[in-house]
Formats: sequence, C-alpha cells, structure tokens
Amino acid sequence: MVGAVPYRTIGRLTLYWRTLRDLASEGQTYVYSHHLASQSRVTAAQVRRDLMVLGYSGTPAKGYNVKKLRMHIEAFLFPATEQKAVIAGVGNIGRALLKFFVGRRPMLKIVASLEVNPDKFDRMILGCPCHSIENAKSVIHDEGITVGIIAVPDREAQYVADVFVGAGIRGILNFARTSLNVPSGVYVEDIDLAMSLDRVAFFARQSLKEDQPASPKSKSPDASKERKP
Amino acid sequence: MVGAVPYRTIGRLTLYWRTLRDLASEGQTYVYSHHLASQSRVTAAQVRRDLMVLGYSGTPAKGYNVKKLRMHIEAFLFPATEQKAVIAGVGNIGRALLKFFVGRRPMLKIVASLEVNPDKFDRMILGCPCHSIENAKSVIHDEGITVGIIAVPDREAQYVADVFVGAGIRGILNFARTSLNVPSGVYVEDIDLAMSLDRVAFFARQSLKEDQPASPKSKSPDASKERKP
DNA sequence: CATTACTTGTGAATTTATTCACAATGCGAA
DNA sequence: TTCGCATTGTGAATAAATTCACAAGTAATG
Repeated sequence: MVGAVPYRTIGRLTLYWRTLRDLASEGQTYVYSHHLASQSRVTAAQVRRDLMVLGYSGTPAKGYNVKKLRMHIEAFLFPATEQKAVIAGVGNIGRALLKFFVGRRPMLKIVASLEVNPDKFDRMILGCPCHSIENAKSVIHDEGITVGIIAVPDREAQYVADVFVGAGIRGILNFARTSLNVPSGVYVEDIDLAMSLDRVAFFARQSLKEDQPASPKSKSPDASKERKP
Repeated sequence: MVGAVPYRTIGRLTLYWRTLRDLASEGQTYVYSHHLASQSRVTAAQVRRDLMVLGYSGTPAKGYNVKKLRMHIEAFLFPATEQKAVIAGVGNIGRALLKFFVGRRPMLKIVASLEVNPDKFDRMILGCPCHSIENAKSVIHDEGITVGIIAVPDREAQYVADVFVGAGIRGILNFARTSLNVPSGVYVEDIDLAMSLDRVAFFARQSLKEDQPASPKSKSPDASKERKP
C-alpha cells in the first residue's frame, strides 16, 4: 500500500468513486472494469491497473462489489479524520471556488478564507470566516489546516505560498499563473485557466485544419490525440 | 512543424511565452534555456526539447533572442486570425471565468454566453451577450465560434456538449465532472476542481505521514513526486 | 589568434504511463 | 458435476515523456 502511487491514478480513483456512488444509488451491487472504464474514458486495463493500489480484488466473472470497492477507494483516497483547507483570495474566482467546495466532502472542509482587503476580512463570507492574511499563521496553526488554495492575483501568489509553507501547509492548489517556489515535501497542483483555454483553442484550430487539409499528412483519423493521454 | 505536437509542450510554451513577455518589458534581449526553465519549474533540457517544435534556433553562448522567440511562440500557439469562444452557464464559476478571460487575449475572445434560465438570457452579462441555449446553434454558426466552455451543472454537460459539437465547435473546456462523449476530432480538456482538491489533500496527507514516519521507507527526500511530472 | 567557458540541439538512455495478452478464476448452464 | 464463457490480476511489451550527455558552436578574453 505504500510507496510511489502514480500521480494520475489518484485522479482517476476519484472518477471511479463517482461512478460507484451513482451505481450504488441505482441499487447495482456489482460492476465490471469495462463499465468503470467507459464512464471515465479510460481502458478497462487501466482501471484494473489503477485498482491494484487498493489491495482489494474483484472476483472473476462477477466483477467488483460496488459497496466494497467504493469503501476501499474512500479508505485510500479520503482522509480518515477531518482535513481542513483554507483559501486565500475571495475575489471572483475565490468566491466561486468557495461556493463550489462548500459542503462537498464531509472529510475535507474549507474552514477559513484569507484576504488583504480590510473591507473583506473579519467577517463571514459565504459561510466561512474571512481573516486578514496577516493572521494566516495563527489561523492555520490553530485550526490544523494542511491544504491551501491560492486564488489571489499573480504577483501575490508567491507571498501567500510562503505564508502557507511557513504555517505548515503541505498541499497547495494554485490558481495563479505563477510557478510557486516551495520546499520539497510540499505538493503543488497548478490550475492554469489561461493555459487550458490556449490549449483548447490550439487543438480546435488543429482539428479544423485537418478537416480541410491542403496536405493531409495523417493516414487515418487518429483519435489518440483528442484527449489528454 | 506538422504532426504530433506533444500535449504538454503546448502548455509549457504558454509558460515560456509569459516569461518572455516579462523579460521583454524589462528590456532583456537574450535569454538562456535554464532561465526559462527555472521560471516554469522544468529542466533546461525540457525547454530546449519543447522549443524544437518551433523551428527556431537560439545561438550557443548567447541563448535565445527574446523578441524573436516570443514571436515564434505566438505564431505557433496563438491564432493568426481572431478565434471566438462561447461559454455555457453563467453561474458562479461561469461568471468568474467570463470575468477572468475577458480582454485577456487579443486573438481569442469570448463573444457570447448561453443559459437555460430566462432571467439571464437575452441581455448582457459582464459585457457579453447572453443567449438562450436554444439559439446556440445559430449563434455559434453566425459568429464562427470554434471553442466552447462548459460551466453548467454536471447533468446538463453532455447536452451542452452535443449542442456544441452539432454546431461545429472543435474544442471544449469542460468544468463539469462528467466524461463527455464527443466524436473523435473534437478536443476536450477537463478541469475537474473536485478531483484536483482531492489530489492535493491526498498528497498533503502523504507528506505529513512521511514527516513522522513509523517506518521510513524512502531512502531520501525524493523531490520527483512533489510536482505533476 | 588561441583558449576558455559558456551555450545550444539532439541522439540515446531512462523513466513513467499505458496497453497487451494470457493464465487463473468463478459463475451459471446443462 | 463438468464445461464454457467472460472476467480479473499482472508480467511483459509498448508508447510517451523526460533527462542525460556530448558534439558543435559562439562570445569574450588575453
């Protein structure tokens, strides 16, 4: 169960979990790898490979027990005890995220927000107490927060990251378009909206080009590039 | 210049472009691969490998000409003529995205939004005309829109995707937690906020475990897993 | 001009991720 | 019970992405 969990596997387990949740609510008791696969747009082999990390086996010819598999994924993926998060920045993106995340996971809660703007801090925002960034360290310590979300303007992102790291945060979800400098041991996941949109636009153009090709290079409509592999 | 552009390279080129833009505004005329690398948290070799797709070469001992490299990236990555996008759903996330993207790229514009809610459509929202989703096809056709953003509730996402595809859209940025079913040739990029937060929380816990280990397995503080590789 | 100390571009090696392919298994039908 | 069939788990093969490592090149220096 220890050591070197493939990064992408973690993400896909979330997808499988959602399918299992839905299946359970439909009363299904067993599921095959190929069904989980089709719901997540991966191959059945990929699903089975991913599930290896759980140490739970399905039964041949019957598939996986929906309830048990779901519980194993939860045990692996979700915190055993409540894990707390904080969000820095309650501008447009920050508020949207706050609203989106609130009440989503019982074991993973955003318990505070942080702001530089005195108009915003020292009151509740979307059901969440908003503090001055200057009090970040004590808030994070006192609450035992381990996850930080950065939704501040780009130029403030590194400062916030430093505050987060200094206060003991070990995982950062970063919406700023800045490569954060953090010590090894702190995990950073970037969500770069502008980059994503650029990429979609790029591949959309490519797709159009291939439709009316001056010189059709590809021998067959290759589906392998349509998706993030 | 044709064929098989590595998916991740596209994203990184955006990062390099930002660094080049900043360098240009500082008056720098040349830059080394290792500088671009450090600004994007990749290796210098990675940068040079990525830049190979551009067909532009730097000069040894001098590096890359900031202005020229930037222009080559723009020519490769950005649309030559204005490319248009539409966003479906102007709820919390949708409005935040609209506000975020507006006026960001001169060649890539969100020119319309779509809604099912009659309270919202047929008026301007954040400077952008909002139409009924029922008129989507004509709006998309008439405007020549090629990129669609999905920011609607999960259960409506597939419907919107079908509308998009039917209207000729070739690239979709999907914020719904649904695996969209689209024909090959249409590029989909998913931004799954819940998954990302789960993943950050997971690695944050892992990091904490490794700090106070009952059984320290890893021989050395392995930095290779700190980032999405 | 020759030397030094850097760089770049890229073939090859390596690492990481995915898919293949098949033995082993268990269910259900006869 | 026995057979047939569709499934699982996983070693091995493949594919994709990254890094290594070094020849070749350029600028700066004396």
